[in-house]
Amino acid sequence: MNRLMKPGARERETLLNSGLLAALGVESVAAMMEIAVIGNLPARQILFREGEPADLLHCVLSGYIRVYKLDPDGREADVELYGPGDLIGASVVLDGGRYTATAQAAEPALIARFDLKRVRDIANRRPDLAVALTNALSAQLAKAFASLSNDRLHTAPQRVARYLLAHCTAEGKAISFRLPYQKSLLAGKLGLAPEALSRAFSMLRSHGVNVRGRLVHIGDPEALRRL
Amino acid sequence: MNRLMKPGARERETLLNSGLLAALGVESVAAMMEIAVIGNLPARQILFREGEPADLLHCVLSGYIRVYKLDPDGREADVELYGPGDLIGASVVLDGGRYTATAQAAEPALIARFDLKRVRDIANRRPDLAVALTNALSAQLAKAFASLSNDRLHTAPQRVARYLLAHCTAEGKAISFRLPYQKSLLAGKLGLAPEALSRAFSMLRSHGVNVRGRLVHIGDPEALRRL
DNA sequence: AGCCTTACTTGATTTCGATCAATCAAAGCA
DNA sequence: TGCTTTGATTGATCGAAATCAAGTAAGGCT
Repeated sequence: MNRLMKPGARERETLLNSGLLAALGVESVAAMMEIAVIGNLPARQILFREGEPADLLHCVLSGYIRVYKLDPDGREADVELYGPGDLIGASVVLDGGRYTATAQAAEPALIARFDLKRVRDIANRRPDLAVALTNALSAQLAKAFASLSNDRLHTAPQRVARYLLAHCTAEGKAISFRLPYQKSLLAGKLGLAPEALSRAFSMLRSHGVNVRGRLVHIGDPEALRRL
Repeated sequence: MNRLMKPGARERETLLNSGLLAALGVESVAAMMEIAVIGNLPARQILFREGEPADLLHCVLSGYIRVYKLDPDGREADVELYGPGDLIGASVVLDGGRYTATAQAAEPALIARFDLKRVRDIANRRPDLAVALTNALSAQLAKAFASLSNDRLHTAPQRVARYLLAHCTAEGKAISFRLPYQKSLLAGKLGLAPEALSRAFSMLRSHGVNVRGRLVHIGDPEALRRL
């Protein structure tokens, strides 16, 4: 449906805790709240496309947003996956340029949008916003570097193991947890075909990992850490 | 030898044209020049290591700096390669955290270093610096996304072809140009083993590409564009 | 509940690129 | 200049994952 609206109490709350706004002073928060527009997106809705002039900055309030690039013959490569509280780094274009990737709601999602020209005006007056953007982007650059090196250095089961270890409170004990999104999304995030993820999970069974649906049980985290 | 010094006339000139300082107002430029320290690095010198507390921001004045990540058993994966005028995005850590990758001079290089705490202080007072950092990082994030999708969607010869096309003024005519660094570096940048790069070049011979040393001749750019 | 769509798994095949090994070329250096 | 070191090529083998092709499970909807 994608209706547009001013942020209500619930959305303001989520935004305040988001990576971007959490570190801002009250006045900058107010300025950003002023220009925020909330959008309710159905699954598969496109937020912006690679090559379009960039006009809006986006933050995720709920759901997951997939960012990908296309090749000439239409194949897609996921480059980042954003969840609740995340600033969509690919939408930070303050210099009047274009989006360099496409963003799509991977499931029904709530997002906040900010007019980029106005964001730039605020950033030019209020350094705390510009610094917050810098910090968010430098963290995302680090994540992108980690993905790149992960792809190049590790096999599919190793990448899956690392993902599982990173997404459960790293204790020495056995633990269960729930995947936050469907496996095909996870596969894309890890740079794998869904089949490869499936095979990685079944290979990890012999290392104490059991999966049923989105539920994952890790019998021996240490075993995973050793590969 | 790595001697430290204040920037002289030549270094100031290069810095002024660098991506980071070019867009700043005169006062911010002055503030940054004030804290700049020039370093002359021999090949293979490490600028900073993954995991160390981040204390300095780096810009390249001449030469190339390779940024990579290590895996447990010491294998390296290049995640970015910076040349003259580039801000080393991996060194932008304003929040007091640690470096997330290692930077090494790929050849003798001249760099400018800036104390990160002071950079943060300046950025907190002068929005133009913070915005310039944001712009630099968002461009680098776009590059990282491009590398990721390139790795995932294209074969070695395709990646090499795209590199060649991007690094020569995209005309329809035949053209010659010189690789800016050695092939093993290019291989790393493209996520390839040196052998794979070599094989890609010899495969591209049948598509009008001739290589001798660092000299590359492209007979038919259109043929490359078609894969 | 049942149906229908979408997600996931499993198997067989093939392709790509890493790796190992051996030359070959080139570039500093005495 | 020749010598030594480093970088580049070529060949042969191997392994990992993409792709193609069924088939199975799960989830949404009326």
